[in-house]
Amino acid sequence: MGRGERQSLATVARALNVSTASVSNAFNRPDRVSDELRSRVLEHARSVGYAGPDPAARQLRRGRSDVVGLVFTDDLAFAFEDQASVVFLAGVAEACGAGGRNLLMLAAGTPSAGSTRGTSGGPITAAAAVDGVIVYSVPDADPHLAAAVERGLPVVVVDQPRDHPHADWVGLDDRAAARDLARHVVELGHRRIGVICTRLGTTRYNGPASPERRLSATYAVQRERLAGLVEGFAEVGIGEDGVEVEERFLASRASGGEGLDAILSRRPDVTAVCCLADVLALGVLDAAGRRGLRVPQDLTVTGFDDIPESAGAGLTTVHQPLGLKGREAGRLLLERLAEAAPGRAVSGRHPRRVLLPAIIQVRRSSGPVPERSTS
Amino acid sequence: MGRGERQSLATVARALNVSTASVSNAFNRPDRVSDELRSRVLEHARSVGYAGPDPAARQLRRGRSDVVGLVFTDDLAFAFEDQASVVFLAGVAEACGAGGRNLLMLAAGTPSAGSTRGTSGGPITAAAAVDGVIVYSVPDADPHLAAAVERGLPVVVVDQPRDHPHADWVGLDDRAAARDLARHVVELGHRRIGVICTRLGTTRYNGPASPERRLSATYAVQRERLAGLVEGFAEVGIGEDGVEVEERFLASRASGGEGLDAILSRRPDVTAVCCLADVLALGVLDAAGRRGLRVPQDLTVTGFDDIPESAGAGLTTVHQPLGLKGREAGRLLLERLAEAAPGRAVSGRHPRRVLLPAIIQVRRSSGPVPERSTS
DNA sequence: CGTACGGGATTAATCGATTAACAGGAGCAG
DNA sequence: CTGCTCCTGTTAATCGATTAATCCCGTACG
Repeated sequence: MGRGERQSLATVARALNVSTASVSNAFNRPDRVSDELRSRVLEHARSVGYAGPDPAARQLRRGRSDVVGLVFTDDLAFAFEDQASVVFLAGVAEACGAGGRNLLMLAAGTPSAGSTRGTSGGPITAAAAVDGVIVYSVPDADPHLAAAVERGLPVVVVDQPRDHPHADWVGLDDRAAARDLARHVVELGHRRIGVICTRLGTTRYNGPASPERRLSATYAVQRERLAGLVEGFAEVGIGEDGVEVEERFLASRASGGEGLDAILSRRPDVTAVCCLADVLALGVLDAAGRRGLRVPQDLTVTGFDDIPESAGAGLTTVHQPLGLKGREAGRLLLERLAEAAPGRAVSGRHPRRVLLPAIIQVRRSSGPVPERSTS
Repeated sequence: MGRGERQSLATVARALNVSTASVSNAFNRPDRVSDELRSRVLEHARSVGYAGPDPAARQLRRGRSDVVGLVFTDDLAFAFEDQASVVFLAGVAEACGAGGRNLLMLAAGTPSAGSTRGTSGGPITAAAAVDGVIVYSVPDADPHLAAAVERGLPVVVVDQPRDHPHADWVGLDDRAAARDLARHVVELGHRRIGVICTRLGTTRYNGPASPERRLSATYAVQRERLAGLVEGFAEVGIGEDGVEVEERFLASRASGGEGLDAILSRRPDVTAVCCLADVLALGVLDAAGRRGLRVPQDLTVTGFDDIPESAGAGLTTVHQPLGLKGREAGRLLLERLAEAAPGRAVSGRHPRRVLLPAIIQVRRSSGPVPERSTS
């Protein structure tokens, strides 16, 4: 095999004394060239070590890359800490794969870092060679989302922010779901309730979340879920400040445990802890075990998301179709890509919104308030 | 904001009566243009809706994309079924992110499908705009691996195949680790042992794996692990056909359960089941519970990989540093990219091999052979 | 006063393909 | 024999940037 210098379509064409067009066709549209020429091209290409059209050049010329970008808020390592993202991701992957698109992971990096990205400067979506973007659960005024829209790319937002005027959206009615959950908890008789949520703002903060902070949260999903809980609690007369809310920057089991500690230290009498993400709840379960608290006899624990692990743990939670969420996001984007292809103006279309069902899933981690604790 | 037609460097340059070079510099090397010109360019760009240099064009011209490809054998949905891949992936993501590279997920699709990819024809690595590729656990003569090497891309192979002449490698001594595990099991007194492994060939097959089939397996890791087990068993006189091996195409909990059923139906007297992947073992644990078998009193169960879930499940297994594996793979590739950059001939270098430690981790799923069962 | 220097901008060559439009010739119907 | 269509293949315009090599010109220095 005599390779050597870089090969290109042109090199091959010259060597065979044919036009580059023919070589290109030999690779891309077998029906456009004679079998004889085609195999001559292919054979020669192989012999000189030419592996086919350069992807970058093809991309430039064609005006598309067949790649879909998937934007995460955090470093990817964090994204995979929570099974919710993983299952979602699998769904996206499935949809994209079926549509012949590859997936480019775009990690925005942990926001607290100040700049948007460790290395380069601008938003991660500005310089990525993608045909469209799925934005997963980012804060309200996310620069990466903005950049993608600014570039005129088709964009699908998942979960949050909830109302971007130029992007499709898929998510759930977090508020209603949270309200249902709250009702379930109060129906069990609980009145002294703790709540653990994930970050409400982009700066690294762990600690109690005041009512004001809850309202001004930059993360729509947590904001809504909190609001829903508060509404539900209010129905039985629990005031907004009666609810002890602890905020954790990272969504992880460890955070859950820390959250429980924090809440119990401030309000040792709580009989139920509602976590606004299953990972947190699982961490609470661990921590409760270590403290010798029995669930649900001594403490009721609830989650949100219903990740695969939760079933085994017997966690009462809000079920949402995570895989489907990914698939829907993929589908939405692929449809946009399809309608953009013909060249017609993309502008006119209204953003679409897919509302996924979320139903409360009662398992053994929630139970009636302990007798002696009833106020 | 008057956008309209597609904008380009040239458009902007013309509008401002400056050269394209200056516009390019305004975006890429602020120090190369006066502040005044730079802000003029940026402002005008914004006003006409030009979002910066086209990624494809930049890629073509620069000759690199700053994207690393990650090749999986299966559909991504399957890849995420096994936490082992997820943790590995997180490691890769971490390394790449730190190096300023994005990650392109390349799913080869389930091999059984016949063709290499559902939609398009060729290997997935042939047309991807990447600077290098990490190939995760693919069969011996994988076309996607071959294509990447053929293109002259830097390639890092993870796990399998074990000895590609033109690719770096990171993995473990699966055989030795498996041998250790076998010793542990026989030391507990077990002599009638079942084994559940994942696919040995690329065609969809579920069922017993004969000794010949084990040897001719296309998947090096399973082959090695099986060989290691057999060696370990042989030390106490258990013959190769004395070991009941059940093969499952998919690595999932469900497969584990089915595997247990199959083994017990053929050899109801086994006292231990060794699974060649933790997911399988977790499935066996589930299934054993449903059958009313106590672990380890009635049945010893072992795994391989030590995924996060296994600790909680008390699974005896072989621990391997999954996250580190990903990070090492990333590091190796980034190093190759760095040394390729200066333009010097990449050819000369020998492939590097990183051997990761794998140590047996004994937990409560393995115990002495039941009294009454001792042969 | 002549000139070497250097910041700031430009010129122009290239990166590697895709594809619409077109040309030449074979085969066939009228 | 003319006119068409079908098949192959070619011409040539483009896609949108990057960057080495230059050029211009005001300045500081000998």
